[in-house]
Amino acid sequence: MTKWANAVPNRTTQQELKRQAIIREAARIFSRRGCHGATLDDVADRLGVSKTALYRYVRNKSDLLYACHEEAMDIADRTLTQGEQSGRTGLEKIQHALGAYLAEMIGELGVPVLILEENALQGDEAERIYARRDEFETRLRALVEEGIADGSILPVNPKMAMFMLLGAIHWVTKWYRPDGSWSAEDVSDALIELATRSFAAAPAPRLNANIHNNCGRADDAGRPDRRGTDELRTDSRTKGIAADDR
Amino acid sequence: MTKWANAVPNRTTQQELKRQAIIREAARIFSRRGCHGATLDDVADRLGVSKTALYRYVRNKSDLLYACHEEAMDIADRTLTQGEQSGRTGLEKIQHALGAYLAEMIGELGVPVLILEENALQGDEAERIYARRDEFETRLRALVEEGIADGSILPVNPKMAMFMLLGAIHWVTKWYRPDGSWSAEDVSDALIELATRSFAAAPAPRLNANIHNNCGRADDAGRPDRRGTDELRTDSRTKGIAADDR
DNA sequence: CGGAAAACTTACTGACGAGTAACTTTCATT
DNA sequence: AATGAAAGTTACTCGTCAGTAAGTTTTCCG
Repeated sequence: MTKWANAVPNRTTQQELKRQAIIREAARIFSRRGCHGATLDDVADRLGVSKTALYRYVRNKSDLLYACHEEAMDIADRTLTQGEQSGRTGLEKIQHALGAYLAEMIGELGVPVLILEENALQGDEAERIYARRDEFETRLRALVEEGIADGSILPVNPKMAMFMLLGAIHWVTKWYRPDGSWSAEDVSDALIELATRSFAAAPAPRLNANIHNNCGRADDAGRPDRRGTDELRTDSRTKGIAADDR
Repeated sequence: MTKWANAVPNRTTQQELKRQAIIREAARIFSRRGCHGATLDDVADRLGVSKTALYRYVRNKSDLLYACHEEAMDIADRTLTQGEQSGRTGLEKIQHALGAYLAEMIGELGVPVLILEENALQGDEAERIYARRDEFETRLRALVEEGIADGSILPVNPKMAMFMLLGAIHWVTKWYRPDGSWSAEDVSDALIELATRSFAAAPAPRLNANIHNNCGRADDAGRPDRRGTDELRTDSRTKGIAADDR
């Protein structure tokens, strides 16, 4: 029965893989061009198929958008749980959770989330996503409060602190490009260390992440070319490392 | 000649006022719904006129989008210059500049900027805006470097620090609503104090902004209603103060 | 093989929204 | 009051893109 020693996935897993690929690609495009600015033809082109092919894996555009959000929330919930369990203080838990969240979001297989355009999701789907997001934010705020209680975090307005962190993190999708010289982990480490220092009760006297140290600060003035159809801001031009081919 | 003792503005200034109103309203809607998700009918409705009326003041939709960006960059440049002149250390300059920028952006007459959807602007207009933004970011990075040099800011990757700040700031337009219990200045002060503490060489042992202190932390769990057509996340429901009427 | 389901394609339709044409109302000035 | 420009309206056109219909190729399995 099992041909090729199961090296080739069977049909149903292939279907699932294809659906995943659609979701990832769609998430990227939605988040760059905006949900309304992105067409299903764009997504299909990137995947090398025709638009109608997508409809075998996805009911319609809003179903796809919803799937992107669900996927992103899955990542958010999972990494948050990891953080809650691995850290010891509230501060550490936040750092672990959001570090993993960011790294995964911008990493190879991530679902670079979804700038929330109002009214892009509608009806029940919107309700479900908003409910999940609210729960996520509540848990995150609880970690801030835990940190304040255990003394690792300064007395701070938890909502404000949370919004600051989420802003800093989600903004990354606006400027980060994976083919730059910074890896997803580099960026994640540096950004989380920096952002959480803002409310650390005992802020470290120096920053340890690679990006804050071993990167020259001299030639940071260069700016990437934005003319390409899919260019997004990155350090590629500045560092002269990344290929300019996509 | 001058009737009504110039209490009523003449025609050309009225034109200019109307154009400004269009730009402000459009910026708000663009930034909420996304440029492609917003229709000119939406903008016109909010202003109580028909879509075609807008065309007397604006060449077309991309012209309007461009005007929004120019307006926002005007604010950014102006507040940055103020900051450069008023602060003493690099850190202070950044705090003054970005504090004023944020307060003005989300304040009554602000142009709540413009989530950059890729390819929303095109051609020369895109080039001009990108050039201005690049220059702004370069100046901001220079302030970070100045702060490192004068000892007010920790050695940090300036680009990373800048992106973190801009993310935290621009994200505000995603959750802030002016009719909540937090004023634009409250939010601005609290967020800037918090965010810049992340790289302060001598971070304060406590946060002084109102929001971090006099706001109870007990009932922060409530979430606003998102069903209304124009609802955006805010603390209105949580604090039970703001009107829910728009 | 053969045949049937799965996977995709090309060619369409229908809605929505930007922009225009042509007409009406408002208002300042003689 | 008369008139002409400014300000706005209603009713349209036309392109783009989501979604569908119908047909073609690929793949699995007896």
